[in-house]
Amino acid sequence: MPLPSPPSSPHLRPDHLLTSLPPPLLATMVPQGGSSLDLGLSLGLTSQGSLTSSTSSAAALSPWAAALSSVVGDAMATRDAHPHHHQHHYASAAAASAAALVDLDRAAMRASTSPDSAAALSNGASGGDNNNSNKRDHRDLERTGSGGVRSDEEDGADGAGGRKKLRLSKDQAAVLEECFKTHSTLNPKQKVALANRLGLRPRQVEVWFQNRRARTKLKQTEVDCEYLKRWCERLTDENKRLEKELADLRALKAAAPSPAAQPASSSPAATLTMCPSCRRVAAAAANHHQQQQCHPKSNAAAKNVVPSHCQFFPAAVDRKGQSSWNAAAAPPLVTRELF
DNA sequence: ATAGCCTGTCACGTTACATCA
DNA sequence: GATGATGTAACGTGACAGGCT
Repeated sequence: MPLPSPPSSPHLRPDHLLTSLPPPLLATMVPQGGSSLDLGLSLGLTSQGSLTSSTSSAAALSPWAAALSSVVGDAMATRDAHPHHHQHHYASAAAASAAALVDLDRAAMRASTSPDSAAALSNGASGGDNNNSNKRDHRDLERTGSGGVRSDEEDGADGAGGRKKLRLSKDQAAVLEECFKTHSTLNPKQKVALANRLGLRPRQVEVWFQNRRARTKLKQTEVDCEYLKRWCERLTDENKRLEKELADLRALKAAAPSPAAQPASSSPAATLTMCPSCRRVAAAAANHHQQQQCHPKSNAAAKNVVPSHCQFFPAAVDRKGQSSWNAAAAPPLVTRELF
């Protein structure tokens, strides 16, 4: 029996790990109705791609909209259903609601106090008539943090040397978390609006989301590795059991007289039966009884119980539409809903 | 139509700082 | 108070996609 290859390295990239999983296992690891992040991770798709957009429902949108409504209003929320990678489409898509867009930009600009914010705003929302060198300058400014980390520090940190580390307040972290639950990525407008609401620079919000995604991915990798580890252990145990079963059968066959000496019907080998669904071989004279032992039917209580030896083949179980691997025989070893 | 450049954003790895035991 | 572990904000880098010329 081939065993699944465990992760070869603790640094295995999660997307590789997940895409290498058997689909049934993958399915069990992805909670129904999971967040867009979960989908993005488990399907090996980029979390900022169209998937997120396509899976964004109005229900999923509302928390995000609520989180930002204090700054930008409802017009914002409508467009926030789309991830940032389609930011360039917003200008055209939102052309009809240009007034709302202007309102948003004005709102963001009003609250914007740092040059970075202004740069981000102009870069994100303007019609692209900016000077390229200016764009680059703003980008460099934001990247290097020369106008950033220390620019908004009022604690008297000197400008030379080490970076001053900001500690987000609980409220700030809570809002960021709330937004992250809805969308793990931000488009420029969302970023600016959120930054304004929290009194942070857009770059800080951007960094927070990047780090948050990284933490999520790391955590998920740990969960996945643990899951696979236990799965592998189970398969190893099952393999041992099957090997023992095979040895028993061989011993049984060796102990039997030659077929020429006895009729085939009375040969011990002829009494061997195989469970049709799980293909488990059993030396039993009454195969009906054996089969019922394997898969008790007409037992309402046990209708959804998966035989223990079938736990490792969730695909076969799922196809029957009866019991899921998660729900019945093998509850999730490690939940993916850690946060 | 196509190539090259620019820009924005991402993931990933790393660093530096704050906090805590 | 010093110290190591841990968490995380911030940074550097390369890759990618989309727009523009």
